[in-house]
Amino acid sequence: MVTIKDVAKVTGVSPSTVSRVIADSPSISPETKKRVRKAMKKLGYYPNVNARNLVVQSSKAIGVVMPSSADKALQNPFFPEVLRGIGSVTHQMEYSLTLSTGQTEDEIYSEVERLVYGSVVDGIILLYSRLNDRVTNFLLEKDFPFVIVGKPYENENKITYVDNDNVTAAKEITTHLIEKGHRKIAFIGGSSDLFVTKNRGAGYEKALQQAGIPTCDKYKIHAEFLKSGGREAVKNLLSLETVPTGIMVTDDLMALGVMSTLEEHGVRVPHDVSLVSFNNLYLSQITRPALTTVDVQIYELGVQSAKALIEKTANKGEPAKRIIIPHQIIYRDSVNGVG
Amino acid sequence: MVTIKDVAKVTGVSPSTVSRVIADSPSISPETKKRVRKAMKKLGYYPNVNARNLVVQSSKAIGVVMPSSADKALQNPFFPEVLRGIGSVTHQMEYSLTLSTGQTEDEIYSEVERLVYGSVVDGIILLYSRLNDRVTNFLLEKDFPFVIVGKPYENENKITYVDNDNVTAAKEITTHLIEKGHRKIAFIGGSSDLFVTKNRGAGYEKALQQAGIPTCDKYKIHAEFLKSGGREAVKNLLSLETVPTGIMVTDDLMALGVMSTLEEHGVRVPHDVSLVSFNNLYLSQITRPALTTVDVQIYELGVQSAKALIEKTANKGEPAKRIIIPHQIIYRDSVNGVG
DNA sequence: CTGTTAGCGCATTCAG
DNA sequence: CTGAATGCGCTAACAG
Repeated sequence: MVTIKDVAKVTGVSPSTVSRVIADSPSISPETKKRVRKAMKKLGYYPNVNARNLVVQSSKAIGVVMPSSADKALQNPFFPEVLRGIGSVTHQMEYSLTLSTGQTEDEIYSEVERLVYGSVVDGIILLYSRLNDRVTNFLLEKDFPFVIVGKPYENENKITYVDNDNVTAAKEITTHLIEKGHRKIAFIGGSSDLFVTKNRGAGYEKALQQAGIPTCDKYKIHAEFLKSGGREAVKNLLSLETVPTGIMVTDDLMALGVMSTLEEHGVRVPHDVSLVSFNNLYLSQITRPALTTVDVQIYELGVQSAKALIEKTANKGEPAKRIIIPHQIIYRDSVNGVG
Repeated sequence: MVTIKDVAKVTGVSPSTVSRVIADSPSISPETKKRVRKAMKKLGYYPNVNARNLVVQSSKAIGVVMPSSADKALQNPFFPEVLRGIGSVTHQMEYSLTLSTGQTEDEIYSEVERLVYGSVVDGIILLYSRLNDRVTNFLLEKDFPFVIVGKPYENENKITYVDNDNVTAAKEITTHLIEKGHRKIAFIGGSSDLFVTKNRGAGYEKALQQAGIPTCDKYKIHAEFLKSGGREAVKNLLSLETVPTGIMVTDDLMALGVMSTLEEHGVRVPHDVSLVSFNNLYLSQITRPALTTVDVQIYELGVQSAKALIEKTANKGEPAKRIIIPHQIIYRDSVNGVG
C-alpha cells in the first residue's frame, strides 16, 4: 500500500504537505501542488479511507436500512429503484452506501446499533415508516442524523423525511375513477401499519366524501402482501351483494395480483371493473391491461433523501425538513367509463 | 465517544487488556474479563470500527456491485432478493455490506477503484457477468478477492463464482414442453451479452436436438429488456408462417410482458401457446395464468456468494471455486398439452 | 496473566 | 508557504 509518506519522500516534501494537497488547501503553492499530484499519480496513491475517517471522526458513508425482510414485500421493485436514486448521489459525493437488511426487527436494530456506535456511517436512511419503531426511537434519542423515506408516524416535526403527498395523490386517482362514472369504489391496501397505506386510504375517502359518495367499510380492505397479492381481498369484494366497479390498489405489484384474481373469477378489467394503483413500476406498463397508476418518482425519492441526509450530516443542527416529491397520474388501460 | 481507555481506567487495567477482552483472548483471567465486560456495558462502550480496521488492515465489509443501471433491468426483483441473501450472512458475520450502483460502466469502475484502493471493502461480489468487463479484469489483475454471481465469460478457472446449472435447467424445462407434445418451441432471451442468456439458450437447443427437433433461427430471439419486455420479439414470432406453440423466456418479468403481448394479439396462454420461464419471482405466482418457471433460488445464490467471498478474504490463496445452486421446476398453469 | 511500547495512515495544531 | 509534532482508537509484539 502506497501511503502519504511515500509520495512525500518522492516529492521531497513532508507528509503534512501532501495531506494539504489532498485537501486542496489554498496555502500550498501551485508549484508544489503540481509536483505532489504528479507523484501521487505515478505511485498510484489512493487515500486510505479508514485512516482518514479515524482522524476526522466521520465515515463518508450513509446507511440504508430496508424493512424487515421476513415477508415477500422486499421483492417489490420499489427498492432497487430507491437504491439507484440514493446511489447516484452517494457516488457523486464520493460517499459509500452501506446497506442493512435484516430478517427480524431485532436483527435490524442490532445492525443499526453497530452502524451508529461503531461510526460505520454518518447518517441513516430508513426505507420504511412504522409505528413505535425501535430503530426510529433509537436514532431520535441519540440525535443521530437520519431521514425517512415515507412519512413518520410520530415526531413529524423533529424528523426529516421525503415523501409524496399520498393523500392528495390517492384523492386524485380516486376522483379520476369517479369522473369516469364509478360510484362503487373499493380500496385494497397493503399492511395497515404502514403509513403509506393509511395516507392513501385517507385520500380515497376524501375523494368519495367530496363526491358525496358514502364510504362503506366493506369496501375498504387491507391485505397482507404475503397473501398472493390480495387474493383474499378480492374474493371478499366479489362476494358482496353489490360488487364494486372500481378498485384502487396501493401498489402495482399487488394490483397485478388483484387483476389476476379478478379475471380468474371471470371479472374482466377494465370491462367489468376498473383498476388503478400506485408506483408506476416498470411492470405496470407490461401488464394486460396496462395499469393506470400514479407515478411517485421512486428514483427521485431516493435522490432527495440522500441529498437531505448528507446535508444534515455535514451540517448538524440543520432543522428537520419535509420534502414532498410531486406525483403524476399515468393514464393507461385499466380504467373504463361506466354508466 | 467512550473508548477503550475509558473502560480501562474505570476497570483499573490497561487498554491492551481491554482490547484482549474484546477479542476474547484466552490469556485473560475470567475474573478480569467479567469486570471489564461489566464496565463496557456500564459505560456503553462500542468498538470504533475505523480504528480497528486501520490497524488490522481490513474493513470487515464487502462490496456488492450491481449491473449498470442505465436500463430498467434493475427493476427486476431479482436484486433485492440476492441482496437479502448476501445481507443475511454479512449480518451474521458482522460484516458491512457496501452497495455500489452506477449508471454507466465508468461510474461503476471508478467506484470499484475507490472501494479497492481506499480499503473500503475486503472483497467484492459482482452481480453480473459481462464479456470484457473492465471491473472484472481490474479485480483479477489486482488479485483482489471477488466472486461473481453468474458465470464468468473468461478465466473461468481463476474466478470463484456461484451460479445455477443454467444449461441443464433450460434443457429440462424445454424438455417439459416437448414432453407435453410441443415441437414448435421458441426462445426469447434477454440481452445477448449476458452469459445467462447464452447458457439458457444452449440448454434450449440441447433439448430440441435430443428430441430430434430441428432448431430454427427465427425461433430464437433476443429482446432487450427495455423494450417492454419483448413486445417486438412476440410480434416477430406471431408473424411467422408457423407460429410456435411453446415459448421459453429467460426471465419471469419478461415472460409477463410476453404474455401480455401474446394475449393482446388474441393468442391465449396456455390455450394457444404454452409459456415457461425462469426465476420463480414472487410475481410469477400472481400472474394469470401463474407461470411454470424454474426456481433458481435467488436468495441462496446470495448466501453462497457471500459465504464464499468472506472465506476467500479471510483466507487468501483459497483456490477459485465453482458453486452450483440446485434449481427446481415449479409447475403451474402456463403450459398445456398439445396434439 | 497483564502492562508498556509502538504504530496503522492521516489531518491538524503550532512553529517557523 | 511548509515542516515537526501530536493524536484519532485500537491491536500487536515484547516484556515481565
